[in-house]
Amino acid sequence: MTGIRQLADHLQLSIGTVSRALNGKADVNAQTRERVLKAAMELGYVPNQSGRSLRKGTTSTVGLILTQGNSLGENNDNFFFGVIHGLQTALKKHKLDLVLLLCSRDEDPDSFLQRMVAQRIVDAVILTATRTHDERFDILRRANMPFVTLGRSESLGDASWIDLDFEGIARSSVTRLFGRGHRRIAVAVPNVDANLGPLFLEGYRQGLADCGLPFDENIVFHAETSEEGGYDVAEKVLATEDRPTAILLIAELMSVGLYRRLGEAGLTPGRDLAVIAERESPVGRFLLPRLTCFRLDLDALGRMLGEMLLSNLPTFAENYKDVPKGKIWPLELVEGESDPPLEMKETLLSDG
Amino acid sequence: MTGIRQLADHLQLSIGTVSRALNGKADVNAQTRERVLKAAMELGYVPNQSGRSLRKGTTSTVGLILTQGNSLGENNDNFFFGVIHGLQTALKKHKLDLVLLLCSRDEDPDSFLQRMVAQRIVDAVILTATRTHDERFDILRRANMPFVTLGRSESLGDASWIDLDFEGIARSSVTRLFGRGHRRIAVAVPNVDANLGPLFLEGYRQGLADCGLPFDENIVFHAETSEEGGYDVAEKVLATEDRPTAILLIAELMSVGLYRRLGEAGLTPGRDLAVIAERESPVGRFLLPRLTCFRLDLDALGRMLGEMLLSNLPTFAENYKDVPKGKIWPLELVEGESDPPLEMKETLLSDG
DNA sequence: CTGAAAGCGCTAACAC
DNA sequence: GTGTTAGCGCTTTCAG
Repeated sequence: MTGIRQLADHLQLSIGTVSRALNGKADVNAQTRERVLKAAMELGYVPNQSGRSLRKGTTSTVGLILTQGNSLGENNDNFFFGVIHGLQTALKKHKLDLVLLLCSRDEDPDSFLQRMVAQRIVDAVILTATRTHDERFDILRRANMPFVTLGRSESLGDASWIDLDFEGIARSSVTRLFGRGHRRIAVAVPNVDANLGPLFLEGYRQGLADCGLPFDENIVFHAETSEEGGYDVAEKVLATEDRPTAILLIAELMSVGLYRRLGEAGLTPGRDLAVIAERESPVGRFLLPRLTCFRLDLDALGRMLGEMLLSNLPTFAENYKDVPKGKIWPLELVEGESDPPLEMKETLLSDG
Repeated sequence: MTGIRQLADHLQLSIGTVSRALNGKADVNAQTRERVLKAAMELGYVPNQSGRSLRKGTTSTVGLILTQGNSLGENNDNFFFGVIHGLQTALKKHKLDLVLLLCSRDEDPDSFLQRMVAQRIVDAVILTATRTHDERFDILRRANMPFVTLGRSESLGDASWIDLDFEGIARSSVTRLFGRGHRRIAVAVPNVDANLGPLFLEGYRQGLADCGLPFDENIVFHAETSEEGGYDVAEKVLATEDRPTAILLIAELMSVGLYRRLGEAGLTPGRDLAVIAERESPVGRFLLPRLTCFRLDLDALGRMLGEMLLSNLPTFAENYKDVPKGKIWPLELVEGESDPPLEMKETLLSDG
């Protein structure tokens, strides 16, 4: 356990000088600094984080709050791994570390957050899985803890946020499907209070309006955003009186279950039911037919999220003046094989 | 910022008494304790972690080291989310917190770990994605940091570990497929230095030996443990001279790509190529045909991992004397639809 | 440019 | 049963 004391003794210097040398203060002899740095390296000295935090009043770590079993489904965690990389890139510039704080299923997200911020184990946090009404914003404000969120919420206040363009993709998906001949387009949204549900639905309605199509509650399906949820949705689609010819899925994982259920019914995804899903993922890319979906640059998103956070930290705000307060993150359509034009079908219909 | 000082002032008590009350020490008046606890609750007091750590020399947090882009593939992170829940259950009993430390792609895992342990931000760590030869064990031993690993390694020494029974599942899979009429069984293993590769292969060889089947290097495929890797494997299978009738996959994600490639070739997974994959997952459950795979209790595994760690911490070792030093975690076959008996095929062949 | 000393918030040893 | 005090490792005044 090499502490600064041992290092100082070994160098025959005072701990003050050693500390200043290590922290790159100007008022230290260049030669002395060199000696200190060399010895620190050799002895493998790294400052004790507790001592440092206590003295400085900051921990130099940022917490990403992940909520297990959240509205986004259990499995698309890999979404975060992309974002995290960008986050770390942004934070690294200021030697800030990132830790993930995982709120387990059987713990209340609000009290979990309360505990984490009270402990002052991090200087700032990034919130995910925002609910439409979310108490956590107040908790953080009360604790005076800087934060940004991935996801909008009605409780946002003046907090910084990034969110995917759920309205945009829903709206443009409807238009695209309309252009491909579809007149009856269903949608699948989460069955829980996640803020993205209403947004997606809103875009869907706008898309319908754009195309002069009627809104029909009977083809708005609420389900889990998982494979199983997709299976359930397909089940409902099959049972629908005037069966839709296309469907928008809020999560790509749903397509797996949907494909299976269609297959069980002897139907072919794409041909018998066109599918567009929210996010590009390896699974979607290797489904047959390949999923038409939306791509986004997770790394860039993470970087911007990091920069937003930095712009909220007094120490760094100066360098991040031009970072926006909120951002709707764009997604780009990736053409797959799951939403071919309806032409053939129409021909068949007009024949009958 | 309510500190113990403010709390003490507010209560007209010394900080010593307040501290003892809060920490459940015996020598404090029951009535006083009640007052303290009540006031702490009201003022939302939570001890500052830095102050506490500095004084006690321990942080009461455990770090789970996750390596991004590791040998397990990018996407099956949800594996960890199951394990983490169990881990937290075990650690919670002793009020230990868990933080996830994510080593990003562009950072060296060894130096990342070095930094994390030197900072003393955690009291102990859990290592994952163990390599066959892994420097990190020595780093931890040098730093005198207790640890357990999820995954075996040649560098283990006397460290505690849990690992899935890769030999076992490979071996029994071969036997099962043999029983179902298969005589030419391929295997797909990782193309990187992950310790599970050789283990899986070893079980595969044992299984072949059990059945009196020859080992043929031409049907041992090395690939990424991802959807894409599965696609590549299928490609190679199709190009194989004496085409295998069955295949073992080290990761269930591979099946997605494999299914697709077979589909592209007009072949049906299961019927034209039987598939058994390592781990049960939602994706596999909703593939068509449903994947035959192996199930394990992630939560229980996490709990045991936590208990193993506790048995390595001086403070808690006493309570965990009967926890084993190492454990090969059993998996249970989950019958799917992807490895039906070969009978029909055989009939067809004998007809031709 | 360097050393001495204060003090961040907390717990534990000791005194009463 | 409670108050007082030392000190965990570190950074940052303040002298010199």
